[in-house]
Amino acid sequence: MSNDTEQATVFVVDDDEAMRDSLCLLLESVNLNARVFSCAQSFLGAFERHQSGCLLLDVRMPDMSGMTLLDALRSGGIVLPVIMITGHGDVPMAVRAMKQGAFDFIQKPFNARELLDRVHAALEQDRKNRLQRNKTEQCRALFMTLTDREMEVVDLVVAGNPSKIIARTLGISPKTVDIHRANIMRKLDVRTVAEMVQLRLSLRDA
Amino acid sequence: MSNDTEQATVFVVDDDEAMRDSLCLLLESVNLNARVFSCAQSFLGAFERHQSGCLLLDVRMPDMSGMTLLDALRSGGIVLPVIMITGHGDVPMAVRAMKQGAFDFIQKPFNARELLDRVHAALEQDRKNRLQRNKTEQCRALFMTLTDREMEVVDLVVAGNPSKIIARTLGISPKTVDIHRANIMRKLDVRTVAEMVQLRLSLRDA
DNA sequence: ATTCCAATAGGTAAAAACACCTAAGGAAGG
DNA sequence: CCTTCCTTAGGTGTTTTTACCTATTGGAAT
Repeated sequence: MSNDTEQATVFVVDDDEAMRDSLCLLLESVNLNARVFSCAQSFLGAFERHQSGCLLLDVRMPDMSGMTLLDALRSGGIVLPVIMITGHGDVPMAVRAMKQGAFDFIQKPFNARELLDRVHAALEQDRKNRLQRNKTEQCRALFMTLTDREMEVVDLVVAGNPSKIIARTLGISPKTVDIHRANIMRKLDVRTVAEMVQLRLSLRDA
Repeated sequence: MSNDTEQATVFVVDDDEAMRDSLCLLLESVNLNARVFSCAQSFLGAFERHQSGCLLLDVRMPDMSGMTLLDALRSGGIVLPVIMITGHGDVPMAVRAMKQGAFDFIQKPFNARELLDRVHAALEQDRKNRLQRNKTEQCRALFMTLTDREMEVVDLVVAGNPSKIIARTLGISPKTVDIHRANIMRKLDVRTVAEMVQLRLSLRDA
């Protein structure tokens, strides 16, 4: 369960110690909570998916590059906003990063104020993402309490079938369908079909 | 009303005549329908929002740049996939274009096969967008047939209110609410509340 | 002025959904 | 073996929705 009160963290992954230190100082100068890593692997080892914040990621690093780490995060379903930082302007790399869902792609040397602007924007994006995902998770938890049969009935109800048709479809008595429906309404804590449909649809495209 | 059977068009906007001709030949060599423009203004004057296809857009042009045209298209709610083409690698420009929703950002000189790959991908994206928007438009047309009062009732039903509560909310008789509901069901061509909710929600986030 | 339609409302009746009750068969686990 | 849970099903009754019918008011268009 993620915690909204915990402080957001700006993760910094860069193999250059001087850059790490300077970024850390810059971030802490505006009271941002920063954690630095010297390589992609150590970040992957320390980061847990529920942690809120954003990531400042150097593109060019030995062993695992920033692009590879970005790919790894997205493959792992981690949607943390990532600001890529690079010293060597490379358009294809920037385009690839943006297509992979990077929040921004910034060249060194960068303006401190502009970087902080982007960091704040990324943190705000993360906050919004997190709110949405919390709602989705609570919703998913509700549906987890349903049995397989009840899920079948939910989907048939949401599709707009009356109980009589649902009974025929499942080969059971209309009475039993009503029992299932009552149990579903209680478990999902809804009082009308309209609410049930909304709850189900909020999960479909999430 | 957009027409799915009409041929998709690859629009080319570039101030360099040699580039226009070469792109046009390349596109027509794979049986793509191409239309070329020498500046952003002439494209804007000729393009109509229902036309399907994609846009190959040169970044650097006199008067109105490709970036400005991209901004103008997005401001106008035109979601045609745009492939930006530039001769001078510029990371901030690429990032800005991608943030503005460009489909891709390609540097000259480009590989002909790769460009065609991207064009085909853009056309496929446009086809998907268009299918989705057609559905949305049909849906919107249905709701346009509803009166203001009926829209109020729809939203209260979708929110999960029973007729009795809706009547109290609107200060009218439960009987009248039922009349409205019946008219709504007929106009929207749905037979259950679940279908009404789905139809309404498909418009909410579109 | 007349016509058309939206909004209002009542009557009647059938269908559907929802709320309670009981209860049996089967599978899983302690 | 016993308990627990899922699934099944019937009974009874209330509430809600839906489908027909008629009918008045008021505004907008012709």
